Amino acid sequence: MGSEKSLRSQKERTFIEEARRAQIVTCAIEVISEFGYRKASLVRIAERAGVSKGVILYHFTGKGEVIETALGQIYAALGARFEQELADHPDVRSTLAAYIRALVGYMRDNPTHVRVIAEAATYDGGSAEAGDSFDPGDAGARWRSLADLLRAGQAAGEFRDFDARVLAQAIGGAIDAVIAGWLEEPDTDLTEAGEQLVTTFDRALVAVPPTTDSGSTPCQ
Amino acid sequence: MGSEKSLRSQKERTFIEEARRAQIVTCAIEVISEFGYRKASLVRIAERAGVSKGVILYHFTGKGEVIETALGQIYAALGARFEQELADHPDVRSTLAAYIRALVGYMRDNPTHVRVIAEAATYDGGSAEAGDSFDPGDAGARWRSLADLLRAGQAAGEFRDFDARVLAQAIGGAIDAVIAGWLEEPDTDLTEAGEQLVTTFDRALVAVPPTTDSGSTPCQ
DNA sequence: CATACTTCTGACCGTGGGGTCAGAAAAAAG
DNA sequence: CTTTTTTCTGACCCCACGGTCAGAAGTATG
Repeated sequence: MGSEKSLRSQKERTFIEEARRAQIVTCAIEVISEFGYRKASLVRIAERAGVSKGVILYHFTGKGEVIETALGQIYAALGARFEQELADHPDVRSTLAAYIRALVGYMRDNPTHVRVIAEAATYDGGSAEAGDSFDPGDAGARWRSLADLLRAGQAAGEFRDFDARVLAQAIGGAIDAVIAGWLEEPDTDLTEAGEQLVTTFDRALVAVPPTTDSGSTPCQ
Repeated sequence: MGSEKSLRSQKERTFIEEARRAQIVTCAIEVISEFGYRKASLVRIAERAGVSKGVILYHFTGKGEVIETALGQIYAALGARFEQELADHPDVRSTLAAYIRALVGYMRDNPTHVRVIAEAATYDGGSAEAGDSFDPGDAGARWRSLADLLRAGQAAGEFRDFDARVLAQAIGGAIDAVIAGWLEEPDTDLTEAGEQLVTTFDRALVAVPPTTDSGSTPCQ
């Protein structure tokens, strides 16, 4: 009976279907990156793909799925990069540096993804009755792994005493802001800015102040 | 001739007009704070004010002016607080601490303003032909005064060498993120989180690592 | 009470959004 | 060359939005 369609949509996809989905997602990312979520309508995405609006609704259940897929793809790529670049570091300190460099590097290499990620936090999606609705946007979890990393550093005695949750937010927000600033002035050297962040938070977190003398947490 | 209306709208305003404008702006801030810009429609704002939508368009030229006014009001209040709390500090170091405390304190005292400011950066307003259009949102200038402060600290020999523009973005972004995190979990202690930021950036920026020796006022 | 002005309402308009659908066009299968 | 299935289009629906407008309601001032 009708199981064919539902089966296919869950198991095997046509070449065309897969290609179109990929194309549409890519176009969606581009359009969002260029115009922001607010003006990223289905028609816009469709016309960038050189296709009718109905095509999107044919391959996706709705706008929500498009954005979900796009975000999922981006986060997957980002996660892969993290997994690759955060391995094999002798101490937490250098792992944190690698974390910052990985995030900054990813955005440098995928500038189209920046705005998508950034606005995803804010973007509501219009929950409840009508329209969109795709993602609660668990911004609380966004820096959770970073907080865990910081706690590991504290446990290892590499980092001083602080609220890991707060500092994860701070570091994450700092990186975001620097990247956002780079988007507005693309001529600036993002890599160099990343190094500034590395130095800054290294000095800020390391247990023994980066000098020769004794430790002792200063203020507070 | 028709100069009466235009004169009055520029010079003297009725008590009622002034009151309504204030009320509408307040309601707009509340609605934006509660639902975000996306869902902050004129009807929503109007019905919160217990009034018909037309009233807003009667007292304001359009939605744009409402939001402009709201943002102006918020920035004015924020600026006033800065002017008050950033005065009379012996060194740049403590001024920076005061800066962080002022920003955090303002948001703690005016939680409704947080989201309005935060989303204002992102929010497009839908420029060009149709609809809104109110504010280019000069995010580049947002941390300019902070950058100047940092540079002053460097000139005074209090701060180490770094890119003041980048670090202003970083500090600003860090504060923003911590505040945003507090909005999501209002039970956390924002003041304490602010102190964490003060300590963090003090350690990160001060030229001589903050040890016990020598003069140099520590925190605050 | 009448007049004139301010303030407000409710119906209305145009636009643009997401989503549906019948049927054209294109591919695959026979 | 048919038949069948996949893919696509264009017209259409409904709704929310911002904005306009004629006229009601209110409020002074004669």
